[in-house]
Amino acid sequence: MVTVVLNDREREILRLLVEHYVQTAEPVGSRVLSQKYALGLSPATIRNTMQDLEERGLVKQPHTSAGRVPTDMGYRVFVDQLLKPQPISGPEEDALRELISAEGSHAVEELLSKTTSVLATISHELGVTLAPRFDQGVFSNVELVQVASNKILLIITVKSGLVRTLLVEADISIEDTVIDRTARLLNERLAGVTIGELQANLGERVKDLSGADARLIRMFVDASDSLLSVPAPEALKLEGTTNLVGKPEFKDHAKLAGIIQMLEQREALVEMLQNSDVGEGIVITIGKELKDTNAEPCAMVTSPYTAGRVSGTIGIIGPKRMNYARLVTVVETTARLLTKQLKKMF
Amino acid sequence: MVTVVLNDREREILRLLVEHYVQTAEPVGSRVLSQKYALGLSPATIRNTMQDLEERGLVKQPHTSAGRVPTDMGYRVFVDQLLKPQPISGPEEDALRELISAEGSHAVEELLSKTTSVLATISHELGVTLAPRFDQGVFSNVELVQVASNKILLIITVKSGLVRTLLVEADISIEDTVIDRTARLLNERLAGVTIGELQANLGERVKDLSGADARLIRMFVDASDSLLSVPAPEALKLEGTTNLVGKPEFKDHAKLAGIIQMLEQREALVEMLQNSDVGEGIVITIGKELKDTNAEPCAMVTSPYTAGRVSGTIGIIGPKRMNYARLVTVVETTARLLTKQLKKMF
DNA sequence: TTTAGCACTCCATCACAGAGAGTGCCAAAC
DNA sequence: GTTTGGCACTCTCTGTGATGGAGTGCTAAA
Repeated sequence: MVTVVLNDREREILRLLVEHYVQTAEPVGSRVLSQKYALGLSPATIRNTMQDLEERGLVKQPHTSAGRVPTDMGYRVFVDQLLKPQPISGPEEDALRELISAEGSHAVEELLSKTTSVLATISHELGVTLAPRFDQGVFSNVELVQVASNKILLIITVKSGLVRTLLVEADISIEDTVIDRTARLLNERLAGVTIGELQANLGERVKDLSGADARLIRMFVDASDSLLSVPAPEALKLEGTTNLVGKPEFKDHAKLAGIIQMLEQREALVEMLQNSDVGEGIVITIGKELKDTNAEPCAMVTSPYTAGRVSGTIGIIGPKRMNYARLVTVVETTARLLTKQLKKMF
Repeated sequence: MVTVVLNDREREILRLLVEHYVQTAEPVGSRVLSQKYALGLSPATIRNTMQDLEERGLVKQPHTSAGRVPTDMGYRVFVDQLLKPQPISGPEEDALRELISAEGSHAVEELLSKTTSVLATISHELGVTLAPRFDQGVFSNVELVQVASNKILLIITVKSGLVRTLLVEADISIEDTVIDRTARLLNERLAGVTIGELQANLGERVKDLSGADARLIRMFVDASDSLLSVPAPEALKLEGTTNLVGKPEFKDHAKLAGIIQMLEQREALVEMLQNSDVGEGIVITIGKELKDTNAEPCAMVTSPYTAGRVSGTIGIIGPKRMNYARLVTVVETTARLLTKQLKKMF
């Protein structure tokens, strides 16, 4: 976090400038600020302050003789120091609650899908959700089900109730009783361990399980890699891309192409979301902070949510020029409602 | 299929015009055709023929005094009557085979993902695959596994080895023995039925199963809807969107935005792919034929592939101005190799 | 039936001018 | 010392011709 100290006037002007620019998408001149907002200051005075702000790198001119536009750092200071979260209206929150807690979401998966699209709809930005990170959870149990002569379905459950499955192929078929016994032995051995620990040294933990089928154990260990780590394509949900294409910042062909590329590289997006996770509370990440060239014209507002002991991330992505005051509340409220709903489900 | 009868000269000119336009993306004039390709005809003669072609609606001028560009119908006639599939080179086919049959694709899911990206890479267009249509398969068996006190995992397998799972929540917990008995009874009752038939009248078929748990049956019937119909988001894979953004036809902001919308509406895409399925062989669908405003500037080359008794669709989507001769072979070969690999896996 | 010739149309590019918006700075006012 | 009015300056944006070039359609001759 950058520490920029501003006097009252500078703060006020920066605040109004950002807010006005967010609305209009046009560089903001001294005249507008002086007239539209009753500052009691002449344009000339405002111009002086604007020069100061520019010297500190908080605003810039697209070209000489244009108004000012916030820089990344300007947005940063705005959200860190000047942002007044805009309370969500009562009816709006009710609608949100209703959508999220609506009947029919009988699976986490589905609830997340719904939440993503709700987020996109009310934010008018791109809604994103990342499924809970499995590795924070505590192992509950594993089931091995033979679904065909040479196919075994692995089912791993964690304490909070999350389930993950993987279909593996065996070269040979194995007797049911052997499968059952092996599963039982695995469950005994792994009880109470966190998934993160399992990822680290699963092979070590199960190598001397007497009475278990070695091939099955081997299979389980091999599969656990893809089963325990977060698999990007499924874990990440996106909704509302179309909300972005209309925004003036994406009139530019190259920027729009960048967005498309960004959306295609899902691993990078997952990483972006995970990077934003600092434990709790809303996080705003702006432009270059996203560490992705394609995402440079964007900003992201995220919040963690929890499902029992594990947690995931939801948020929105839009142009830097977004209504932070409103979106912070929207994302926060959504995360809160989602957590509540998940708690109810388990 | 439109029946357009052309004389030799008209065919030749249309063919060259399409081929040249596909390469250059610029309207084709009579001069170029006369000089570049040894037709032994003067530009004036070619102009006359071009006028004829225009009257028949096969080519058009973007504006007076520009060269000609194929119309949708022009492309249609080209692919129906004039297309000479370009054989894929030996090394290229080898590379393709190697990629598809490479070690590590131990699940259908994964193999399809890989195939999609391979298609995108070698075609330089958007690669798409649609998972096998579950409803053509024959029911093999169902397993009910209690993974937590109030959660039951449904596992349905079809004869060709495809597996689908769904987690459902029970309000109350049910005894293991009851679950096992119910599963056994369901399996007896449903043996040999196709999934399509199940979708139609599952409730009817299982309503009088004596000895089974009514709540479980109820749950099974409720879940089957989402379990048996093809769930769009998972069944459809897309890869290579970035291949499209560079193409000259998508320089236009509106067109590019249309593409993004098209990609977002996955159900529409699934439908487009399914519509193209006429049983067997390569299908080329052009522009308006895709029945989607956003997809209007595009064309699609698809082929079915089979996995045991069920079949799915793979293909590529790109601008209408694409190299059909090459892509037809690419898609066909890929489908063939994929089918072969799937056969090997079962 | 083919082709050469020619008038015509339309696009693309460029230069240029004028209006408008907004700045920076200076000197005067508070 | 701070604020403000005035003013010159800069840069963008828009519209207007002018020009060159590509390609056509048509006609008349080969």
